[in-house]
Amino acid sequence: MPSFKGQYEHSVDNKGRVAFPAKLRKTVNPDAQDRFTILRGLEPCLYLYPQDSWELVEKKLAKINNFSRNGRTVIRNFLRFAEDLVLDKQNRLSLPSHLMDFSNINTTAIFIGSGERIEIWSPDKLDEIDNELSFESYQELFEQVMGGDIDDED
Amino acid sequence: MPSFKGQYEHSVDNKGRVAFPAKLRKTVNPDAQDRFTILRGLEPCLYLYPQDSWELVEKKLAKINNFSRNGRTVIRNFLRFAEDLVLDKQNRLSLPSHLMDFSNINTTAIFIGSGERIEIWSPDKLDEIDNELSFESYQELFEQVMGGDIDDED
DNA sequence: GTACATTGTGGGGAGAAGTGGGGGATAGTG
DNA sequence: CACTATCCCCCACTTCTCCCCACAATGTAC
Repeated sequence: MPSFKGQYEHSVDNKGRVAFPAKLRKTVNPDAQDRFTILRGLEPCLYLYPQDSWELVEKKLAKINNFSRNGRTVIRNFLRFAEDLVLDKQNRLSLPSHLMDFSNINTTAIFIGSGERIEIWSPDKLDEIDNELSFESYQELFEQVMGGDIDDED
Repeated sequence: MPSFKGQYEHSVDNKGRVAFPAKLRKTVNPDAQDRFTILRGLEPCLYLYPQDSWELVEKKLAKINNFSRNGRTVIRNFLRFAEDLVLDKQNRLSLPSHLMDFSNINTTAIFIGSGERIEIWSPDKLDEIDNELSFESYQELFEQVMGGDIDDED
């Protein structure tokens, strides 16, 4: 399973195209090469999954009973704002306009490698959440999450 | 098994015809290509199944005990408003008028890929249920699906 | 420092997708 | 049998997506 890291800023042209960072491309599993699924994130950003990681998500979804009320709602709202993407011959993604609106991305997109997925942010939204988090509270958060015993669940 | 995703808005012409979204078409199993079953949904929307997915639904129905009163009621009301549809040569569906009435679809239809089936909504009904779902509960639903460890049970 | 390869950015154009209307065949009704 | 409504095919037009080409910027090797 690939693990993405690092932050890369790229410009978005007036057709909504943005270059996929070369360094991230090296991390993508060659099987899934240039096939991705993009969707709304929980913060005002986008989540980008290479095909192989996305398939794990779909496996989970497939287990949900889509005739139960809760199941229907989960599946509908999860998949609604998801789309498959393919890199063009110049290694670019073309971002669906509804996702650019959602994430407030106009001319610049920031890619953040985040483990099995990649987050894509607009510079201003990224600033916003950065400012909400002081260094002190980050330290606390970090200890909360990373502290404690190393357990072996996976 | 195909897994539909994404949301696509199309206009319905005065003959009740609506284009089947090209991106969804790519997900349809070629075996079932252009043969569908459409029926009333559990919310005020329509469910559209490509032929191969529909067969799975029928298998489920076949397991229902139709000598029990509840069983008969479910089967009767599930199937009575179902119809087979075929795409025309322009890749359009023509929606039965009784289903347009039921779902309140007039001039615009919104397709939502929802796993093994596709939901078709009128814009106003979709707004209604969107307003029922707060961002917080969406977040919960999201974590329900994405959170936790990716396990490999199947 | 210079040459070359890779990466990033922009635009023009062919083809696909979406939309609307006309008309012939078919079926249902009186 | 005639009339009407419906269905479905074909044609036409507009819009948009994506492929290709070109070039600028950056990085690397010698």
